[in-house]
Amino acid sequence: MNKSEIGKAIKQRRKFLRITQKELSEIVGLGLRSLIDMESGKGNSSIDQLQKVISALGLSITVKVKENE
Amino acid sequence: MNKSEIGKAIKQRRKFLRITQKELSEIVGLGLRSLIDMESGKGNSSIDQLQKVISALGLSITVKVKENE
DNA sequence: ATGAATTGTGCTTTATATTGCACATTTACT
DNA sequence: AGTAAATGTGCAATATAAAGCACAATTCAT
Repeated sequence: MNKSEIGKAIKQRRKFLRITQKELSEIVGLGLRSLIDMESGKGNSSIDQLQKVISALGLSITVKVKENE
Repeated sequence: MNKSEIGKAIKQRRKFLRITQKELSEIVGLGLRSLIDMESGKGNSSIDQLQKVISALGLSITVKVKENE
């Protein structure tokens, strides 16, 4: 998954949980602006930021050896 | 996986491929210092940095709904 | 259709990552 | 053990992300 796809996964999950960006940004303690950029794949957020959002949404991040496609 | 575990995965993979940190940093176009911090889980690198390293090592990053543990 | 909430953008300031350097420590080879 | 390569750390300069603001655009309910 690339940055943009990660953003989409976050957005999708957030919507599934029926949380607004503003709510999530407050829960996570992250600027609304940064969250918007993260979801749209525009910014270049830090791992810490990403982790906060991901864990708040009940998601997890995994690094593994790439499968052959 | 948290930041530190991701770093370990990177380090493990790099060693498996018998590449030095310096070599990898040059391949990826990333400062040696940053790579060291990334592997040891000390820094707080950006997604772009992380992605570069990960893809150079034939790894991939995935975000998915967290399993029940 | 319209009004309100939500999402998104340009700009600026502030906070923080990135980098290189010089040196310390650890690892690996003979 | 001795030496060279590899890995790691403190510090300073530079590059870039984070945040808030004001406003625009879109989405959503009534």
